[in-house]
Amino acid sequence: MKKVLDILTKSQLFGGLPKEHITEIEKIAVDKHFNKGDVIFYDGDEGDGFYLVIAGSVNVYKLSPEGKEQILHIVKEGETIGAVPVFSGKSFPANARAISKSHLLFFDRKKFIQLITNKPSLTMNILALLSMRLREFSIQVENLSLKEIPGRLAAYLLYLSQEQRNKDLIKLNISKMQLANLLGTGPESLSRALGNMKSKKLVEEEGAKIRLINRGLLEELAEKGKNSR
Amino acid sequence: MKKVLDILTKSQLFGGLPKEHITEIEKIAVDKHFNKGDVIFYDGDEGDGFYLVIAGSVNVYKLSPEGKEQILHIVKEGETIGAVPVFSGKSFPANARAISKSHLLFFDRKKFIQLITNKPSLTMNILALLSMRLREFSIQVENLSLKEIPGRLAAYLLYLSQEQRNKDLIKLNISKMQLANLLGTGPESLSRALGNMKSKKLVEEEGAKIRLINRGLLEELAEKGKNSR
DNA sequence: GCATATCCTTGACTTATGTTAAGAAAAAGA
DNA sequence: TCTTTTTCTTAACATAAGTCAAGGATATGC
Repeated sequence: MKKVLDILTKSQLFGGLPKEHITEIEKIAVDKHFNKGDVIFYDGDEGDGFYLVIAGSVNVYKLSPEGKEQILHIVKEGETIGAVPVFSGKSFPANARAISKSHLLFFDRKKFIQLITNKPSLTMNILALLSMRLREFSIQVENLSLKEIPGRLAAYLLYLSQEQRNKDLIKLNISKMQLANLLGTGPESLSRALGNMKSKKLVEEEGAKIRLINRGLLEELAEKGKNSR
Repeated sequence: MKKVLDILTKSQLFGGLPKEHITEIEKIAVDKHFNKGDVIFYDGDEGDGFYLVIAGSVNVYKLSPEGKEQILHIVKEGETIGAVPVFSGKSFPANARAISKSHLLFFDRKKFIQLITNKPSLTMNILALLSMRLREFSIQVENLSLKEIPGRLAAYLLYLSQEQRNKDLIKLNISKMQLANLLGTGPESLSRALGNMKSKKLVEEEGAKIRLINRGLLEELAEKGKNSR
């Protein structure tokens, strides 16, 4: 099990800061533990601070009145959730739920803002963090609006492969139902899209893992938008 | 015609700063003028600075290989575009194009970063600005994924009304084709959705304006997600 | 280790939206 | 003002994906 300080040091938020700053930062943090399925906050709740994931993982998601779920972000070790209300001073813009037993650090808004006022490199880290999220959002909107489900799935598989040292045999880090909710669809459509890829020999399923057999065609599928036949 | 300083003072980015800071800031800015239809930057271009709109308006959008356009953001007077690469240090995550004759100020990345290092309130403004954009993105993803086109249209009309002092007779600030591209569809589907609203007596068209006749039902339509019949 | 619940897949069917096409309306240019 | 181009609307048709249902696989709890 990794040490908390180790994770903070490697996080995008605190990376590159002097050790003494990080220990100082850690002092204002409060430990929070969640079990699989626990809600961390709800869309619309007042946000008086943000969280950094030390262990486990968390889904940030929107919910329709009919109960359909759209995942905005799957947050892993070293990443943060709930930063938006810290700086824009309103409520959380989405729900967050632990998808495994998770250990988070909670940072109080006021204390954190006091901290950053005289730490320019921390400020630059936050700006970079928020900007990266904006970049990811613009990709998600592009995927949802301009790609069909097979294209979104292909893009996700290639992304996963890249994340896992460009291996061809990749491990799905989330359940298929969750993947469906991330891609903006339901389990049936995902199942069909994946089945189609298998029958076209683009991928193979090996137990809980997926093998990419034809990267070229996958990339083509991931790139192309709606209506090209 | 409003003065540049006036717009800077009222902008989210520079609002609340002391006058002398704003004049100092204006010195590093460079005037840029664009005609209707001019591209300001392309998705993937290196970003060495950002823009603030002084007059006119600008679309930030993604393009599919087949040419379909998804608008991410319609940027008006006092708002900024292209801030992401300033802080995350990569390329622009989308395209930007002037949709009317526009006057922008360009801020060089390096000069701007030097400026913020010793201006905490400017930094807080930027953090608030980026957070607001994240909030807007999460709404856009929700709309695209969890709502059908009539629901997205209803939500947009209500948003427009709110922006125009809650009047019932609202002015579409963009062409219908652009509105279609903002809502993630094409002109035909938009036309049908609007026609449907008219036949159900939710709205009326009066020349270039739209009158909201039944806010209650519009709100219901805007709230409800897919598949509730 | 068995029972139970959840997840996943497959098939038949429905539907919202995309597509194509053509004419009407509006805007832009001469 | 007249012409030309672009935008918008309407209709008929095609299709990707949602919905419903049921069986099989997998995981979870006792």
